[in-house]
Formats: sequence, structure tokens, C-alpha cells
Amino acid sequence: MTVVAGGASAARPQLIREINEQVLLDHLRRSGPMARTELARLSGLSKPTVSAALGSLERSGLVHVIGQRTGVPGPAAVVYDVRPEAGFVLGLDVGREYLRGAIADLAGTVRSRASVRTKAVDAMTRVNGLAELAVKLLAEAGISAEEVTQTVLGSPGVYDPRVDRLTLTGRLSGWDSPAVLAGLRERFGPGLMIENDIDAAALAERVHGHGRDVESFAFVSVGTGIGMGLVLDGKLRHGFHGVAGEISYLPFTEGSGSDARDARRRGSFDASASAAAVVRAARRAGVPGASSAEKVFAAAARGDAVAAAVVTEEALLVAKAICSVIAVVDPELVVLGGGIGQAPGFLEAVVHQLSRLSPVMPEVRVTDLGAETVVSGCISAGLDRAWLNLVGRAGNSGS
Amino acid sequence: MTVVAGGASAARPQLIREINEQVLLDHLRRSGPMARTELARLSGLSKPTVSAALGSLERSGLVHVIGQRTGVPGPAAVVYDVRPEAGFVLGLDVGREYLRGAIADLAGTVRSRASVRTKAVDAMTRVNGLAELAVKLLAEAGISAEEVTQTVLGSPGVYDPRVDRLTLTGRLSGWDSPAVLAGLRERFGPGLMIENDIDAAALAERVHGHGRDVESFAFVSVGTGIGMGLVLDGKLRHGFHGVAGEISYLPFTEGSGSDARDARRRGSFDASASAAAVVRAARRAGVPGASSAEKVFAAAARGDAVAAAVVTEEALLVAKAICSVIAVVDPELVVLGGGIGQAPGFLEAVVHQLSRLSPVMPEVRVTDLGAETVVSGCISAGLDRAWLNLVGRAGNSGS
DNA sequence: AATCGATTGGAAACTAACTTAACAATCACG
DNA sequence: CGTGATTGTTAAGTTAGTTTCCAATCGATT
Repeated sequence: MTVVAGGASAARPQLIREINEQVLLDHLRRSGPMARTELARLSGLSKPTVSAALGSLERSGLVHVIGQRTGVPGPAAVVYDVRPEAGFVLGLDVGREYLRGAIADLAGTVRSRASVRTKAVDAMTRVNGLAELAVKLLAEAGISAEEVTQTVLGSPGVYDPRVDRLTLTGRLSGWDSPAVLAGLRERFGPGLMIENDIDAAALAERVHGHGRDVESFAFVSVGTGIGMGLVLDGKLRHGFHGVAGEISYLPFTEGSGSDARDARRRGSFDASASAAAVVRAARRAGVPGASSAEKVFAAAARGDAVAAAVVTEEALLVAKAICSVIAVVDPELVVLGGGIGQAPGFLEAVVHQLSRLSPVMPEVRVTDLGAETVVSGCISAGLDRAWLNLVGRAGNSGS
Repeated sequence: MTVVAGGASAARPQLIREINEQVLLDHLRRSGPMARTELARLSGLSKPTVSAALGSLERSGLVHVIGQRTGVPGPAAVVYDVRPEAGFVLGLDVGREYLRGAIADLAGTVRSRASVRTKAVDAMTRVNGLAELAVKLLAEAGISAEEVTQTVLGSPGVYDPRVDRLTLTGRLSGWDSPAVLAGLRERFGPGLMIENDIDAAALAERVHGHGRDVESFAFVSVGTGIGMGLVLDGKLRHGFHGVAGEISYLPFTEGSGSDARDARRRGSFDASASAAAVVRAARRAGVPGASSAEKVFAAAARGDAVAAAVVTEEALLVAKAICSVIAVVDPELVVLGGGIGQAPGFLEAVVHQLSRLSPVMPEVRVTDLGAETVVSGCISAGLDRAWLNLVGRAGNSGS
């Protein structure tokens, strides 16, 4: 549906050409290569119009002819497709122990992918590590840096555009320094977007995961840390200060209010529900060998009643968080991710607790995307942005 | 800015006429009566285009000439304005003790307003009361029922369009029965929209109150009950099941977990933070003469330390709710309303508590709208809807 | 092997919108 | 009473999109 926003500005005939080119590109992106006639049918535009628009798009290098399709009576149909080389997107993921990245063309095909372990404790070393990773990815894909039209970095913390700062970077020490932002900008240029890592994962979920066919959903990640990416009406919400989805700051100061300092830095809910908190709780309860959250869950699965109680308590906490999200925005779907979120049986435990708290029940599912989620989310965010820019540019320079 | 939505559909030349007529109407609505030339300057459209569009709008009855403006050199400029009589909007508010309503023309001018006390306990009696109120309002305004293009009812509870039912109607007994919905539809026709009462108040806040110049805000009402209306990007969010903003279901099962039954029906947070809960807490603490929340607040203001503690506790609860909202959607502004929300000094207490919980601080303000908030919110929602419909219709039938 | 029929894509003619430029009519003001 | 600013219309030209028609092509059927 075409939407006219509130304070709309006047429209010229050119606008409708822009819209229609956008529409055709969208169809090509979504449904793959197609002949003119099919595009006409799908879009509802007439054949001459489709021909003209494709001509314009071809002149600006955004689509190209990839072949002929025959087999049916009549002349061979000319098949168009998006020109993947019209631009490239670099997606990066900076974590505490890993740096990951990938390069994709505008069609979304990944041209190179890499992941390196990092022992960096210094923030600038991490910045350099990312730059090196990018160089490696470019070389592997055989692409020059200039061809990258969009770079997206998935990072812990939130970027607040109003004050141009990264904040709440939590476990990544020094990452909220302005020097980091400056260093990243210097190395990756003005095409750099910074996205919260869990928000990026939510975007991946929207494109490749369970979020594909819903309007609004919440991706809730429970593991080393706790966070959420919120997609409403198909769009990721950042909030005014960029902290939308920072559910680690939900005010549940349950029992173990030990680390007040920790609570301020990473959120009180994080302090009571992250993997470390599970381990703490298990130890306090006397679960033997509770050295990691994984082992606690394993013990519970084996039938250890005390460990099971810890797991139940954790499920209750997560259910409370989800219930809060429901009470505020009422999403259609909740996707669980992260080490704890994906633990076997955890979904059921959460749903059970949630059904006792919440006035309505959304779908709740576990993600089936893997470790590369953040990178692919960055890439899909970058692709969207890149396409928008390209069509805008094409509309202005073309014709 | 004109926005092309994600799954946009193809555009025809007619679309741009529609957009431009919409734009002209918006300017007239916002800036009042204007001559053609001014409209051309404001909208950026050329004079002939403005003339043509105004002609089309005039033919479909949406604008009309209201006079000539002279005083400057040159011929008298013909001044156009929105034709207020092109349609009327009926706004209604059903509460436990009051029925309120108003009729406004398309310019937003209120033509009649009324409010009646009701002793009805039966739901259908309330429905009839609303119908009678509407008749009275119509008579007073000298308008026939057919001229009302949009009726909006602000009601407790949420309307779930997926199952076509009213639910969570809380203190309004029997109001969630399907018969109520059927009865309302029969009396008010298909032009009826049902909006949660607090959501309607939020809409009023957006148009007439503090929400005027922000993109996103939360209107939090604390009084007999607790609720929130959430406006993101200028649009009210209902959520998938319609329960967005039902913060009474936030999972804070603080202390007084006495009424488990109550908690299920109206939400656990409601049970611990509504006016009744304040009275309960005050009595338990031994505040003398704690017969109403107002008196507890008055006692605290007089210096009663015990009452002050109860108020502080209440402020903490509300701050926790707001903190949850921030952690999920991070609005730019929070507007406090309701009996308790507007109590003197409460804002400061809440802000103080909130600053200790939340990672970022939004603006927090107390509403300055009065008792008619819900009705005027309904009217502004109805106006938006009515304008949308009218322009669509004009675009189709006109020209 | 020839014809039929479906399909493709483009050309021509027409409609819908907007813009610029020019112009006639009007009115305040010196 | 003339001058100059202002208003609003008309005319010509541009950008878009649609419908209609047609030539060219190719599989399938007789």
C-alpha cells in the first residue's frame, strides 16, 4: 500500500515514476528474475510503462538483462534482474570474543565471510581488528573499498544520534569512548551505520527467520547479556535515545540485589537474569558443578530438582520481561534467542509462566538462525538502506 | 515528507492529484483560511495546479470560498477554507459514573457538548444512555444523524479486531458482552470506531496537549485504574491484540498480593498501584482518615510521615512502570494523567524515583487537559479518520 | 511441413497532471 | 490619474501512464 505521510509535501509527476521504479525493483528483489510481462502483471502497471521504467533502471545500472526465457509460444521473453554489482554491503559484528563480517552484493548474495577470534581488551585494537577484517573480506571477494556503498556494524550498546555517542556498551570495555566512533568513521567512511547487535539480530529474524511473515515482533535474546530488538510495522524501533529494547533495565530487582554497581551499568534485570546470574543462583542453591549456565540447564534436564528450580525461576524472569513487552506494545510474535533462550525446554517453561501473567498470548518461538545472525542482520539493514539510496540517486540523475 | 511504504503498489498519475489535494487540505486545516496564491507558496505547487485542485475540492464540497481579501494592490484574492459542514464527528466517552459526548464539525469546532451522570449498572442501559445522549447532542447542534460521518466511542477495555470483541473492560461490568457491541453498532451504524478511553486521552494529548510537538510519547494515567496510551511516530499503537499500553498487566507483584482474583481481571499492577491500592496501603500503615487516595495525598502534603511513605511507595511503582516503558520503546515524552498522576508533587516524586531506575530520562510532564479529554481525543481521532475518508471519496468521485 | 494460436514487445493515440510563460484584469498608492 | 504590484487564467510544453493495435516469433497441432 502506498502511504502518504502526515505532513506530506507536494507531489510532481516524477514522483510516480520514482514510486513505480521502486515497486519494480522490489518485485525483482523479492521474486527473483522476471520478464517484462510478468512484472507488468505483478505490479499492475501496463506493459509500455514497465518497459520504460526498466529502461530507465537499466540506464542507471540498477537492473540488467540476464537472458531469454523461452519454452512458451511466442518470442523469447527478455528476463531482467537486479544488477548485483551495482553496490556492495559490508556487515560487521563486534563481540567480546569474536569479530565477524561478510560482504554481500545488492542481490544479497554473500561474496565473502570471515570470523576471527580476538583477544583484544583495548577498544582501539578492536577497531583496528575490524578494519583488518574488512580488508581481508574485500580481498577475498575481489572488491575495492569504493564499491562498498554501505557498511553496517552490529555492536553492543546503543547509538544516540542526538548526541552522536555510543552508550550502554556494557561488557565491551572502552567501547563507548568517542575515539572509537571517530576511529570507525575514519576507517569506514561516512557510509557507516551502527546498529545494536541484538537489533541487528532482530533484523535478520525479520528477513530470514520467524519474523518473515508478521508485521511486528520482538526478538528477545537471553544469554551472556539480555536484550531485545523490537520490530513494529516491519520497522526496527530505536526509540528517542536509542534505548528501545534495552530490557536489561526492566525494574525487576528480584532477590539477588547484590551487585548494585553492576545493576547501574548493565541494568538490574540483566544482573538477575543473565547467564552469570543463573550460575550465581545455582551455586547459592547448591547445584553441584554449576560452572556455567549450560551445565545448570543440563543438570535440570537430567532431573536435578534444585537445578530445575533455578531454571524455572529463570523462565519466570524471562516471562516477566516478555509480559512487560506485551503490556507495552503487544507484538504478534516473540522470538527467543541467545544461549539461554535457545536452551532445550526453555521455551515451554517460559510459555507456561507467561500464560499465567499475560492477558493475551503472542506466538512464542525459538530462533533457528545461527551464530552469523548479527552479521546477516547488518547486511539486510545495509541492503535496505543501499537500495533506498540508489533509487533516490537513480531517480535524480536518470531520465 | 512523502513516504513510500515497503510493499508499495503501483502509482497512477491520479495519485499525485490525490496527494496534492490532501496537502492543500492539510494546509487549510492547519493554517486557517487562505487565498490561492498563499497556498501555492506554502505548498510549492504552481498557481494553475492549486486552482485546479481547489476547484475539484470545491466540487466535492470539502472546501468553499469564504470571502475576498483586499488591501494589497491587485484584484481581491479569493479566500478558501475548509467547509466545516462537509461532515460531523460524534465523540463519546463511557465511564463508570459518567457518559460524556460532543459533536464537532470537520473544522474541529465543537457544536454541542454534554455530560450526564449515570447510575446504570446494566450494560444495555449504558448503551441506551449513550444513544440518548447522542440524540440530545444532535438536537442541540441542529444536525441530523446522517450528517455524522464518524462516531468514536472512548471506552474502557480493548477492542480486538481479529476476533471482533471487546475485552478487559475491567470495572465496567458486562461491557465485554457481544450484545454491547451489537447494540452500539445498531444504534451508531457502521461509522462507529471504538477506542480505549486512555488511548483516546493520549490522542487528545497529541493534538491539544504536551504531545503536540513530539514524535512519540506515552500518556500514563494513574487513578481509579491504570493505563497507558502509546503514540509512536505520531500514530497511536494498539498492538496485535489491542492490548498495547495495558500497563496494568505489568508483572510487578509487589507486597500486597492479596486479591489474586482481582489481579487476573484487571492486572496485577493495577491491583497494587491504583487509587484503591493506595487507600489499602495507607490503612495498613495506619494513616488516619484514609478514606480516599486524595486524602492520603493531602495528609502527605500536610507532613504526615506515614502517608508520605505511602505516596513515595506509589511513586516508585509508577516510576517502575514508566521505566518498563522506556526499556521497551524509549519515548521522547511521558505525560502523567489521572487522579493520582495529577496530584500535586507526584510528578517530582516519580521523576526522582525514575532517575534512579532508568538508563535515560525522557521529559515527564503532567497533563493540562481537563475532564473532557477522552471526548476530545475521540473527536480528534474521528476527524483524522473522517478527513481521510472524505479525500479518498473526493478523489474517486471527483474530477 | 504448414498453419494456428498464444505471447512478446513496441508504436500510436489519448488522458491526467504539473510547469512555465504570458497576459488581462484589478486595485492601492503616489 | 497613471504606475506597479497582485491575482488568476489561458496556452504551450513536459512527464507519465493507459488502451489499442500490430508485427514478429515460436510451440503445438493437424
